Amino acid sequence: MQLDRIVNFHKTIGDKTRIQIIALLKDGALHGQAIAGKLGLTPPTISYHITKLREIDVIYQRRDKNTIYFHLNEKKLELLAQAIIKIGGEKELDSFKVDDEEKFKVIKNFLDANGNLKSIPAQRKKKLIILEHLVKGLEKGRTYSEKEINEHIKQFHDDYATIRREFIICQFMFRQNGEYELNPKEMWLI
Amino acid sequence: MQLDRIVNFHKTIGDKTRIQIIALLKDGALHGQAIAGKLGLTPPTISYHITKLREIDVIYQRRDKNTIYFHLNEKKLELLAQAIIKIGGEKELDSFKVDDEEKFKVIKNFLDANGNLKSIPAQRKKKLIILEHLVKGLEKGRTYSEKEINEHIKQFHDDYATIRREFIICQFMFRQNGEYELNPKEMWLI
DNA sequence: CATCTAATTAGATTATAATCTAATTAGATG
DNA sequence: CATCTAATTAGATTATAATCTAATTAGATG
Repeated sequence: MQLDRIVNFHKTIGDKTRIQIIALLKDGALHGQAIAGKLGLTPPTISYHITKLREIDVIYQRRDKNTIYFHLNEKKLELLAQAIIKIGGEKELDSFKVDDEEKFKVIKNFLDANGNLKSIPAQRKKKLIILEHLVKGLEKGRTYSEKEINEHIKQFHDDYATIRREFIICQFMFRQNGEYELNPKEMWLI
Repeated sequence: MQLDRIVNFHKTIGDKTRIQIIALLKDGALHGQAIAGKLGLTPPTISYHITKLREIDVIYQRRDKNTIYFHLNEKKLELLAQAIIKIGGEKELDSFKVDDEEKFKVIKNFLDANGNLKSIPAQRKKKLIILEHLVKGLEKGRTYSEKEINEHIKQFHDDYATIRREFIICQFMFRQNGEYELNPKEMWLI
């Protein structure tokens, strides 16, 4: 979905009167004067808001005699509401989605029998799998000193400086005033 | 969730710059000047928008030295985005959710051996089950003349006028310039 | 086709919001 | 503690939006 469509949806829906109209129409169609009455506004004001809601396609109408009934298009509403959740992100992530079997193979190849890291993978995908593995022993939500991180990494590899840096670059951890902490976003569900 | 919270969420998110910030932060945290650079705006403008986004709780921050990194709270974003879908409606609907066994019993009680309706249930819940049953033979999406509807109802009961009116009142059908049509919302999933 | 009903449009008013430049503040560091 | 960096706030400007009253339009009906 294109950006402007999403912006417009939220701009339109970001108004108390219009959300009230949506809530009213969830219980069934109503005509303009009924809405005006329930909300304590004049018919022209309702016309104005209905036009905006129709522009983003969440309202349609049926006429019966002189009265026009406005209906909510719940399907559309739902679709548009969820668009913001899906926007951006995913840039290249998909191509990095990886199943457990593949992870297992990479870990087996790069660790020796004692669990020591033989080398740091050059290929990004493999590197991420290894970093995820190395980070597993750390506790979520607590902060670590740089020294503690170094000690942790040394269990696997001597070059703790490089790996510590990779933790930050690849966003497995973040640093805050010299303290280290696991990224709580668990976004590396590669 | 209370109305104002939802209004405010959409009002805040209904701005091109702010949606762009959200999209940027999906790929990981950034600091203010980086965002300003990418969007071609000045740092004060970014501050202004970040404040708004923080107010609705979709952004949090971590400082490292002089630089403050802004992070997206995707969980919150998702939660808030979906609130509009759940607002209102459901008024009493839940209490009318009914399983097939119950439907079967009601239909058995109110129809005779030939499938004729013995009487129109007074209890709303039972009435809805019966109306749903009566409406089953009609085709979705096509329009019927009043006469056709009457004929259809007469298969079950003589008092077609009352039942036709109930179809409209209970929103199984709607009327448009004297034509009748099934409500496409299939909202009577009682 | 005159008249009624309900909706819409026009035009004005007032409130709200986005952006900038310039000034200030918060925190880190030699 | 002086200085640097990055963020924030103040104040002004300009654009946008919500609402009303009065006028107009669309469609139905005797």
